[in-house]
Amino acid sequence: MRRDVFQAIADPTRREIINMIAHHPLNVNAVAENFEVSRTAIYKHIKMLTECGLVVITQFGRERYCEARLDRLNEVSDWVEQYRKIWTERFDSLGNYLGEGDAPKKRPGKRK
Amino acid sequence: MRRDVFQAIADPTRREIINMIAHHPLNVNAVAENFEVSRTAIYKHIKMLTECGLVVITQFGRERYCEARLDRLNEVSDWVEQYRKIWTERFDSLGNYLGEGDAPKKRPGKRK
DNA sequence: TTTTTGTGCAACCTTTGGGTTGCATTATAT
DNA sequence: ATATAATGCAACCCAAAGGTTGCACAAAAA
Repeated sequence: MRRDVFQAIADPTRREIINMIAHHPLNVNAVAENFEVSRTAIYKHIKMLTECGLVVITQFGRERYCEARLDRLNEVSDWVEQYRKIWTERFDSLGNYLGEGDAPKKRPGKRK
Repeated sequence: MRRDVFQAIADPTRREIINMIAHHPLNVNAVAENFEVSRTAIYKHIKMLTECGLVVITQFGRERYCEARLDRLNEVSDWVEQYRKIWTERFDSLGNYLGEGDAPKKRPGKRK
């Protein structure tokens, strides 16, 4: 299955996991302890995060430490930033855009 | 149902819709024509985008124009940017972090 | 008026997502 | 050696996601 960073951060639990290990790695159980749901549920989230490169797991003894690869968020950052200029410099509103040519016969419309 | 911007941009089709109307509004059918899937499928995506404020629909006659509210992406931008400092200034790798205290008895581990 | 266009939406289907319990395996502790 | 801790993972479950067809209805065109 193709895992995607955008999809990975779509889930609030996964965003919280990322936040939790953003500053320092934690082993799987330590992460799971901070949630209400089962360890397995958290394990699956972590696994998905590793599948899209947002988390890297390193084993020490019987423990697995989860480290956040925050630089992978660049993909999201880049996508959003490409629109920043548009949304900050936008002078042409919809009315503005459609205003020229066919003057919109603005009609109430029955639907609420 | 509570719609969330992160979830909204998780789907590649919805990201493409946003991109398509980022510069100028398009009516629903015009958007749908650019995809393989049915108009209804696109309609549902657009509806979801409106539910989380990323798109605003204005009716002119029988047409509905979809306008992107890119500023709503701020929520995503803010979330990602809070980590930028960490990922750019990160000097402490996992080994670095765990290195002090218990020197990890790095062990091969049978699993591949 | 009649026809066509643009759209909303119900009903339905299949896949995926997020969660659970239970068990196997390896490492550490007794 | 035996018990316990940390973890991977299969097998299920149910709700949500994403898609389809079909129909209704208002607006614009003929």
